[in-house]
Amino acid sequence: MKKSKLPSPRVQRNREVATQSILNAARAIMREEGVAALSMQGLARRMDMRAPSLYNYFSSKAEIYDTLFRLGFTLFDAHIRELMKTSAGLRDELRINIEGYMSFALENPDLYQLCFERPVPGFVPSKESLALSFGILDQSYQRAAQFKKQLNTKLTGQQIVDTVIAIAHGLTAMHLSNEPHLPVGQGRFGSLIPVVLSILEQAMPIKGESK
Amino acid sequence: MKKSKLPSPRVQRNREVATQSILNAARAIMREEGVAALSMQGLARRMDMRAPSLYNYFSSKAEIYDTLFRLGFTLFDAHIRELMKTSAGLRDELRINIEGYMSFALENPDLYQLCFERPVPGFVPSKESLALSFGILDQSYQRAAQFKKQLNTKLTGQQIVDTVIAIAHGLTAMHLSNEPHLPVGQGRFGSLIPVVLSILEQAMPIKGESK
DNA sequence: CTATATTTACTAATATAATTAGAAAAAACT
DNA sequence: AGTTTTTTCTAATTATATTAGTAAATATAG
Repeated sequence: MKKSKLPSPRVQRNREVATQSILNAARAIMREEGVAALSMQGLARRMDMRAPSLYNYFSSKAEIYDTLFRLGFTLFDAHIRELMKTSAGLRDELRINIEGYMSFALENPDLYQLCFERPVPGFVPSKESLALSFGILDQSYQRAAQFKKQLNTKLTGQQIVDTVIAIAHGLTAMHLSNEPHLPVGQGRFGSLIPVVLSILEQAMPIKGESK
Repeated sequence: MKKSKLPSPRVQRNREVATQSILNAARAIMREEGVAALSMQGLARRMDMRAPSLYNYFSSKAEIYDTLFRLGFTLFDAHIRELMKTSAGLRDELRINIEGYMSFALENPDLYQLCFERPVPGFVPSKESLALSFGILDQSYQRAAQFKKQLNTKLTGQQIVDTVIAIAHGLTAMHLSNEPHLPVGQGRFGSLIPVVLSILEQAMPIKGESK
């Protein structure tokens, strides 16, 4: 048996700094050359290291992706929560969900693709990472239950959320693959957000508002 | 200079047969192990060949993907056209476009991903292949011009088509990543097709029909 | 049906990638 | 300053796409 002491604070801090630095470099590569273009060699090159040294911080390339997957969902959650603070009612909340989905994708294209598309061949998120992502998405369903009570519709809460997710995802995917340089609200698909919002509001009017 | 005669019909036919056989094997691999899991070695193994022999038929792996990209759009076009034959009016046409998009994805998951998602790292379709795909998609816009005249809406023809495309894509993407085993019309997202159709019809009623 | 030309498939080799093992260097601690 | 721990390195393994050049197979001409 080896003696296994826990690492000193100083060592821990150094590790933490190095680890973050590697993740940032990985994200930069993913943004510049595509999510799947990340290579241990290229990453090491950018860090002024040799590839095997990276294995001191991550046990594999998949673990780097997995860590960024978790970061993506954490940041997505924070992004939506932040925007929600400005909400003035149900109507706003719907808009924020769709715009927030797209703006997150535009601001973090690397994490967006990793979390919401399947850009990396062999990569499957770990059990724990998937649990985290489901937990975050589940919150939307929680909210939808209340949501629904104030709307005039036959749809269930889950149907409403799923429809909104599908629309937000569809608009975002098309926007990203056609006009990724344009901000939310602009371009062929970006400008459709108000359109789909008005369509949704017409189909599910808020109780007690004028038709 | 080498003498360059054109190949005899017999040679041409043999080449054609072998080429098709390679493409079918490639599609089988893509379906079984993922679009990006295609490797020249694996493909050769399935063909009982060595990898370099494949280069007699395709100049690179990218050319195999590119050929299948064109095949995908050609089959997609045929798929929609076939379904359209059964159309009984505008309302049906809308349904067929969305259901057809999803059923094509379910019946040809390999080609769907290759054509409508970005599952292969370095792969970018060639100029000609992109031209083909745009040509096919443009037909939708052509049709939408007439489409629009019969609808009671302020939206432009392009806005209508883009909205429908985004919704079809969103529902399909979510369906494929959640319940790819269920047929069109079933599952959390598959069953939302009637829902979005009724929402769209409510927002863009057909002129002269009862509200 | 056989000799020749052509086409196809092969082996060998190059280059790049992820990953592991084990030694050397650097840093931290006493 | 000497010892231990941590980090980084070089070297090696396996798998990949692709190229060059040769052998095998096939098609055609007489």
